[in-house]
Amino acid sequence: MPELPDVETFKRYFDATSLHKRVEHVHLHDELLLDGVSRQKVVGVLVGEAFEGTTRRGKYLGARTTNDEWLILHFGMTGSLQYAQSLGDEPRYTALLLELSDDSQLAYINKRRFGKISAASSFDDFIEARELGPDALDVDLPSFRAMVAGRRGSIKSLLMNQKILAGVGNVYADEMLFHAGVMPDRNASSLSEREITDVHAWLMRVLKTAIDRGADADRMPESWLLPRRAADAPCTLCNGMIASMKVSGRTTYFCPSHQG
DNA sequence: CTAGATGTTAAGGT
DNA sequence: CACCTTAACATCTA
Repeated sequence: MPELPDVETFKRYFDATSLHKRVEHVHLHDELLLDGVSRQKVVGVLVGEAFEGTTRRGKYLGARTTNDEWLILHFGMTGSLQYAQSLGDEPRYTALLLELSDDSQLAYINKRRFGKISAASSFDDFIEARELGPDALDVDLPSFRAMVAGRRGSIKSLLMNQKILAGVGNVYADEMLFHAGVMPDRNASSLSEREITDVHAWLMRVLKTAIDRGADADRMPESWLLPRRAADAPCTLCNGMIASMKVSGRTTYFCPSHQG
């Protein structure tokens, strides 16, 4: 479920485990995940170089090397990072394994193969080419108001549209609308000023709280929808029951009693 | 065994 | 033309 909070958590994990270490060997197991680059390019960018810093935009993570190139990862639906202090044991479903200079290793694993591995000399250009909107955490209320104005689709599909704002996916979109009390299938342009303000406030609050809790569903607040996304569960905010429906093709959980 | 799943995107529709 | 929605993608799990 890697959305913005998950990728931010991966970024911090990457920083804590792998920064300033040289890449000694690269094992690229799954070429299907390569996004517009050859195996040779990825290997060439990494081998012999160290990681100097990381950045993130929406669900994309970038790691800059000493030769000013970027390793760029997208986690799809099932990607993650797994670090080990010693070499040898490769996690199942490893698509990319980096052997680091202190004999540790970082694995990018992806069970369902929907992620992306890429390399580029500019992270911003790479993002630009994909027409991503601003990172969701950088969207202030006036810009959010402008995004909502004149949209024909649902508020949920707007929140999930990476070209409008980057980072929100199915699960967190539901969470924000659950707290803001707005039905996910409401037409974005039908929201009142008050509702726009509430959705924006919860956009920020949900993302920040999720990051604080390491994007771990089990550590989310009691009142959240996320740990118990299921139809017929009791609503934690009112005396209603959680229901589900499809909104822009995705399974959506909501409370018909307090989301209007 | 089949249906459905977190994400992205090409193709089709308004 | 701008914007939306749907279906397909590869694979695993309930």
